Amino acid sequence: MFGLADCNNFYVSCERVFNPSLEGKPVVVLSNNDGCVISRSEEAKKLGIKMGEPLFKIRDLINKENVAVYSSNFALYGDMSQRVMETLRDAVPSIEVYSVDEAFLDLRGMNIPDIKKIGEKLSLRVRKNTGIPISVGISKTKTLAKVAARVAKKTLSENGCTFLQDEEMIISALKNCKAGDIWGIGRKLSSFLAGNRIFTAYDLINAPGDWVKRRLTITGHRTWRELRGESCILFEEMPSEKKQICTSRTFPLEITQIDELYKAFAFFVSNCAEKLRHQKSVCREIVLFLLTNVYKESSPDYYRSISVQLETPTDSTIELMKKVSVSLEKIFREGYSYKKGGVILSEISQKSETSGDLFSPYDSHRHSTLMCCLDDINVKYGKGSIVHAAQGERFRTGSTRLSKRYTTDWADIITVKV
DNA sequence: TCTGGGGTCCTAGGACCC
DNA sequence: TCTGGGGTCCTAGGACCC
Repeated sequence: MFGLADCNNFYVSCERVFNPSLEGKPVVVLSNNDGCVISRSEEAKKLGIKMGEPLFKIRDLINKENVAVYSSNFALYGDMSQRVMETLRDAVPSIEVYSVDEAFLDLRGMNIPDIKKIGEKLSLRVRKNTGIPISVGISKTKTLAKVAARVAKKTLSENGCTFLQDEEMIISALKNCKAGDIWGIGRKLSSFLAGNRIFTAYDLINAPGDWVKRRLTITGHRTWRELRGESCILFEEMPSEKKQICTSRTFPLEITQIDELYKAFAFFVSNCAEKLRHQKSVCREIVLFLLTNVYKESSPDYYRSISVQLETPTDSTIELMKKVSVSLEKIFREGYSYKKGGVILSEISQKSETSGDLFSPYDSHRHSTLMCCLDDINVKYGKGSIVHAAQGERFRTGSTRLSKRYTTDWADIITVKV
């Protein structure tokens, strides 16, 4: 058996932990620059606020219904996520952290009564330790556990857990699961399926396997098998290394000057390189991309990207930054207003498995030592405590309704009023 | 006026090899 | 008229996830 623990309305729930007066009220959390809605409380969902909806389109509704609005506070959510994961890790033999708010639970080899016991207690335990409400789904495969977790979330069962144990329960859950709600079936595939009179997960499992394989490819066939109770998606306890690392941002204001852009790209690359070093890897390729505002019809669109191969794989921010300054000049065109940009590192490999370049003008050992020192300082004193001069002042997005970093900054620790 | 930021995997088609 | 059989690698584009 596999389980899935899924935090309910995660970002909103994090805000509520530190501001319990939000309980029972409509709350939303916004993306960077306060652009779109990315998390909604049940009350906000009931008001008809959609996922990904731009804030400016729902201003009136928010004022009228008194919706609490928060900028995204990723420092807080990341830390709360870790606390949830620790509690889960404590409670079951093994977990796979699937996303910031979800983890699969490996319950293989456990007997049914024990699984039931875990399922019943898990959400209470997470709630008690972290304040975050979760839903738990348990069944024979990861995909079925996903289905079960949806049932748990919808039915709001008192212990927050749904265990799809026998055939009968599974069938009934699949009949109530829309095809588009299946893990791995997105918008395109669900409309394709609907065209073939497949509307629910139950319809899908009754479709012929070879047809599924031909039309939905091998991944869709895997989903089909999983829904039929055959486990074929691996449980991965160790997070695998990233094959690609990206940092990109929409700028709060449009940028026209190259030196302003350079500061942003200096931030992008150093942020990427930090992630790269964190997983003890090096990269052999760096891509820069830059674009104007795609929503604005009055001004011309411009999109360009450039990719640079490195002679020697590296994890040094300094070396990467030199490539950035040259490349940026190549893709920059005067006369456009830029709205978004980013850096992607790829061709990633293990640093320990890479040999250096004997003739490199850089002393890679000294670079490594310097980068290591820099990372340590930023861990100890907080992200962005020390940056490369090229970044200028700290890169900011235009978030205006930010809550405090209650759990990661001593200055923001919560005050209790008596 | 105002529209996020990360990722992964698969396939088709072309270029090339023998 | 009829035109082999087996591969690899790369890229772009499209699908999916949170």
